[in-house]
Amino acid sequence: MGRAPCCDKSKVKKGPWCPQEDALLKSFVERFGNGGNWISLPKKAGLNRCGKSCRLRWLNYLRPNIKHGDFTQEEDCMIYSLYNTIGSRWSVIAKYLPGRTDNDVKNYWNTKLKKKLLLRRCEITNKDTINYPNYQDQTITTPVSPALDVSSSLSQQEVSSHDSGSSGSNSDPNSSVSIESSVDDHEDEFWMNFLSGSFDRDVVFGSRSLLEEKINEIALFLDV
DNA sequence: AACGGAATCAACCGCACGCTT
DNA sequence: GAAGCGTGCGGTTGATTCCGT
Repeated sequence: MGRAPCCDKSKVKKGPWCPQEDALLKSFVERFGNGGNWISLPKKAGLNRCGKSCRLRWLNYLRPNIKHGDFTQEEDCMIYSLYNTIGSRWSVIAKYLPGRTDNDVKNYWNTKLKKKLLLRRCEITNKDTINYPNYQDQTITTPVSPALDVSSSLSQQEVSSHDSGSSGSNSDPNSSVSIESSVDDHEDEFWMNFLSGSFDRDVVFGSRSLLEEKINEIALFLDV
């Protein structure tokens, strides 16, 4: 026997929230909080929604100080580093990104960051040497730090699809290619350094080496 | 302009955990 | 200690938007 559902799914509304529902939920939670009980909140607030749905809507969208839109490079770096340290514990990762929700971070990782990183990594690992136009025509050899390796968690399909996307018609993984720069010089330099494990953390995160500090805090917290 | 595939993201689902009784 | 319940979380889905042909 499974546990009883939290509400009668056939009687509550599902799908996207309308502005009226948002307003109802927002004003209720701002006035009374959730009363320590999300399950009973919809009834009290006059909403025909599941309590879990209300909670999610509040946390991910209506809560004050929620940040929407593009992630910064520092946030990218933080997510990636934390993911390497603690894995897909999105709620923990989100705690270190003010204004971001676990859902946001998870979506961002799954849809953009994972691909972005994989693309970069494929560009580097599939070639022994790379000619980067943005590096004054220097030929750069880039070892990839095992600690920063996330490719093992990705499917072969993802690897191959992104590889073909990044390399265009080039089918020889050992060939040396010149990668066309689709990003600005700073970002290119950042990712090169980051993926090679040789980025200057003080430069990226500030003089207090914020990344190290945060990872240590998390490690202590999780007792690893 | 129309279509189809890809990308995005809000929302749902089910499970695990912790608290209360 | 067991059962019931609410909450929090990560994985997944599906509607919508974007973009290339």
